[in-house]
Amino acid sequence: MKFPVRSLANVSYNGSTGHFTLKGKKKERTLTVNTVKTFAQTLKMMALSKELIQTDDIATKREAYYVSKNWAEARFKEQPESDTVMEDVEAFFSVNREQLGFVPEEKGGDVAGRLVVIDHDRDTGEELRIDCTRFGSGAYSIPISVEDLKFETDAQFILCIETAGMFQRLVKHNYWKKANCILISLGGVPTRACRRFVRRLADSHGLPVYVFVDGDPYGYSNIYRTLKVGSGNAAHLNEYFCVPQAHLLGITPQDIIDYKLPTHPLKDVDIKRARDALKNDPFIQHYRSWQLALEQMIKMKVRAEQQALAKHGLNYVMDEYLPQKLANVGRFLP
DNA sequence: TCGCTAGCCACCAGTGTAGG
DNA sequence: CCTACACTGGTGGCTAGCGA
Repeated sequence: MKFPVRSLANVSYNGSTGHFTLKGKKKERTLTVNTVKTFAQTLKMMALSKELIQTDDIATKREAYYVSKNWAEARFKEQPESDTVMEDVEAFFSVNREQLGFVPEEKGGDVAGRLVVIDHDRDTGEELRIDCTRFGSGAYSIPISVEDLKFETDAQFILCIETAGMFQRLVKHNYWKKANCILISLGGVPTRACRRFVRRLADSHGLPVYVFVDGDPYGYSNIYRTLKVGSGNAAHLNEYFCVPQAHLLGITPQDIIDYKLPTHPLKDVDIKRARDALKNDPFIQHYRSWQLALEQMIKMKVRAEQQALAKHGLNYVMDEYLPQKLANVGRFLP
């Protein structure tokens, strides 16, 4: 069995399509004394997938792991083991995990704002219109599979927010009403469903996507990068799970200076992450402005969280920061 | 000897629970 | 009531040891 190698080293960034693509390196899983267990697990995982599809059922990653407990010697010890095998199967067939009948447990991705999501009732097929302006202080939760959803909106743009805290703040004060936008909470690294949701929504109405993350290397090179161009690890399906039209609103290293934000010193791991991104990340290497931003951050030796804007008052972010930034969309980092 | 892989580790964001 | 931990999702890197 041959699988595409899924790592940053085996992807290239294509400026015109806007996402990572595989370079074609393969790894091989053969049947030998040492690999017999993994080999068997891979086959069993495929069999489980087949069964799920035939019975139109699904299993969470955790459930699939427990199913393996019946596989005698081929059982998995820890869930991460079954996860990696599952991803191998996924890459092998060049389909996404959900199509194989494997789903993540509900997690991440809240939506609020001027948007109507059109879903269907599973039993009756009846059309369900979900109005994201009518959740009060709550929000609509992005489902596991977003492929069949349709959208109606007159919003001007989509604003993706890294932390739930900042999202809550903007929702509570109805920021989406003031700015006529759709707010989406990423909750750390965005899940695949979340990325796909943003992508389909943006494509269907030609909306620009702005991303608001913490001002640290992790926020840039993991969270933002993963949303925009996909990841090395899921390189076989980045074409669908990415948002090429995304741009970084903040917090940029320059913002820390311009807005006199309180900062924390960069930890060693932050510096390491930044240097690593400069050295190995094809996306960063493609954009000079990103390299400059990361180098500037390393030089400044500080990082700033989204919450740092609270220094100027709790509502400063809504009244000053976001309007000022949105007035200069052209200056956003790519 | 070299290169690859499996298995382990690190990191982050968020949530829920157990215990002091 | 707060802290610590375990678990979910995600990302990467390191390295011993095996096969070619």
